[in-house]
Amino acid sequence: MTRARCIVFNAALGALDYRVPEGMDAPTGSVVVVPLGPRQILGLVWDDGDLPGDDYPAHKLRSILEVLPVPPLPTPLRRLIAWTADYYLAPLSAVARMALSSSAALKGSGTVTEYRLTPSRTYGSEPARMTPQRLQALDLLQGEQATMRELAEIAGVSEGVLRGMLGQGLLEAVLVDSDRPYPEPDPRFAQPELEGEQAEAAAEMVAAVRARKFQPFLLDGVTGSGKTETYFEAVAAALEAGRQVLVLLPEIALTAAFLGRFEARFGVAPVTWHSSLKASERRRAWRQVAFGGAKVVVGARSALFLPFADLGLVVVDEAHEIAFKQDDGVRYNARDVAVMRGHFEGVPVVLASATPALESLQMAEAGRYKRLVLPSRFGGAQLPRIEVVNLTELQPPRGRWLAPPLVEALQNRLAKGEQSLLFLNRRGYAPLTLCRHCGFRFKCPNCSAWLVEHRLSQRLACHHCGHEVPPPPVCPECGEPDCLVACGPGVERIADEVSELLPGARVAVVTSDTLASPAAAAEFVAQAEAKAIDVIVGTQLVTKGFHFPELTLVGVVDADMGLDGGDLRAAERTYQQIAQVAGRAGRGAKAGDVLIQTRHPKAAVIAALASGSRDAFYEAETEARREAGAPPFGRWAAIIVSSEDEAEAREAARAIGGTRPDEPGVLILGPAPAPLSLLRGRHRYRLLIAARRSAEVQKLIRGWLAPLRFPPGVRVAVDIDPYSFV
DNA sequence: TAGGACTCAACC
DNA sequence: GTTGAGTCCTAT
Repeated sequence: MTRARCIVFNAALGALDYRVPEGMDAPTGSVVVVPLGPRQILGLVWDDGDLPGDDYPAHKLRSILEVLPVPPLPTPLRRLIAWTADYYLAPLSAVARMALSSSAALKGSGTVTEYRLTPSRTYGSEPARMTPQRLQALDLLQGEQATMRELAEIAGVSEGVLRGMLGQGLLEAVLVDSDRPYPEPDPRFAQPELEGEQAEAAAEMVAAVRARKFQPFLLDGVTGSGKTETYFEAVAAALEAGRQVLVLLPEIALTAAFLGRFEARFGVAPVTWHSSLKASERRRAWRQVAFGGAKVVVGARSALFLPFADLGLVVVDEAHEIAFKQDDGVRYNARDVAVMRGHFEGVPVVLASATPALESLQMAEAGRYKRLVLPSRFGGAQLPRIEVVNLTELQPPRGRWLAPPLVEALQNRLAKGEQSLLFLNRRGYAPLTLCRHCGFRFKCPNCSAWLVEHRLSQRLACHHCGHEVPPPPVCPECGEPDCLVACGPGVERIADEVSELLPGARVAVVTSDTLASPAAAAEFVAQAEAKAIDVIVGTQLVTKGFHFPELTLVGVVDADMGLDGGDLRAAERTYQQIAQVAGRAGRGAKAGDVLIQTRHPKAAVIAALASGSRDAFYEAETEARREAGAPPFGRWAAIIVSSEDEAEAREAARAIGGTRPDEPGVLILGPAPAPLSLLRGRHRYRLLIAARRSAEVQKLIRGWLAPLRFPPGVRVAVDIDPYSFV
């Protein structure tokens, strides 16, 4: 009788043993369906040598029901899953779930029926029957093809409406084969002539790809230095060798710009992977990755756990981005896990950035990563001139946020027909709305946060939980009409200010609200490139990746904002954001100018940006971290305790604090109410563990929390290497 | 006495 | 995490 140890897809259970029935082949890594009590759930056959289990009596074992028709997860991926679960103190099943991220793909090949608007119809001549819902669907479903359910979602109508339209011939069915292959990128499609440092860096990476061994690279190049073109040569080398490539990007919004550059180099678009893929696209991508037909996959962090058949290279672009840190579910850092994936696969990993994380620089310093430097801009473009605008001396008028020098610069660019970019990392119109009459402030009922006014969508919204209300005509507290005032600026308000100051200027607001889909992002890029936009006002979304040759002015509306929180990485993050957004200026033939508005022109970060002394900033910041024993010189972890009941959360946090281990070199702070003490209706307490580099923090926390029991309703989450301190 | 709210242990 | 069994309680 054969016994198989399985990870069952249930976070609370460890490994369970099942019988492999006569004639069934279920090697390690197989994806299986197993019985659990009265239900059937997904399981993953694991090596029993790697996993502790109980000695469940053989005669009580139940049988595996089915081995799903997908290749067993390869050993390197299984080792990555095990490592991630162990390092981040997450259940194995939660990590394994990220690898089996398309339930449809597991069912094997097949066809799916999708629907789309019937192309050749002339809608204008439709006889009656044009209900408002149908008109809405006709409008919103242009260019869409998906399942009924997805279309209903997109169109905002019920499936019944769409079925009616299908009957009338307004929609047509399309059979989609889940296993149809992708066109293959051609490594020799448009080979560039690289020179100097670019050629040298590319040669190093290409050699490593050909050598097929683990080697992390830190590709450290100033903005506009052609990092992408340089690592594309490593991608080409992997393709020449017939192997697959994974490129991680921090945001989906970036893919539009990236896809264009990829296609120009390799002739076809790469396969994309992100959370808004339709079920059929997800199924196709997953299966092609697993069977080796998807050669280059560009994706958000969730692509990291895809089951590549033969991976030859991993690239993390904009590797400094904090978006790579996942802060719900399994709290992992995709940048670090990507390096581990390279380690287990035995392939090179490229971390590309103009403003590397201190952690990455430190690894290069220690010789663990090989640093490749691109010190100058590609094609002879000059780095922009940076000027600091001291807001304490040059105040904008009351109710305005752009100081005279910045206004003048904007007017100047508009007159010359050049583009400008204003950066403010705050979505919406105003971060706070209050009643002038009684002082009432709009607060989120589920979070300790103000409601942010969004004037474009006519909403007061919480940015933490999604709670939204329409702005009321009278104060909800005192009933006074017309008494609500907006406090402080958001990007929408800055856009209004620009429109007032520069009548006739075409202004675009670029945030996650306005660029919600890859299609919207592509539209924005097309407009900006066609010079249909004069001034872009955006959040951190515009700090990344975009390349607009006609953009010659960047204004940083409030350089001090990021420094407020005072967390570990505040200075580093401010430096990165401003350096990145400054890097959008003067990428073409014309030189660029950057104006940074600040109240603290003497602050180290601002001074470093103004003088262009990046190394000096990093050195000072490194020393400060070393002094404080902060990462990367120490190991930090957080324990977050939450419950809908305030007293219950406090009590649980106190219980954890009360049993704190006493170890040399480990400092445990808290529990204290989290800065965001109420989030999505849950009251939160935090403990912070600060340990020296050599300490075994995970082991310590595991041993500490294991014996503790909490009431149902209480959640205890551990965050290893935390980035968020709220 | 049927049905709801709740706790608890098992799930291989 | 989910389920079913068991317990207690209440409205009828």
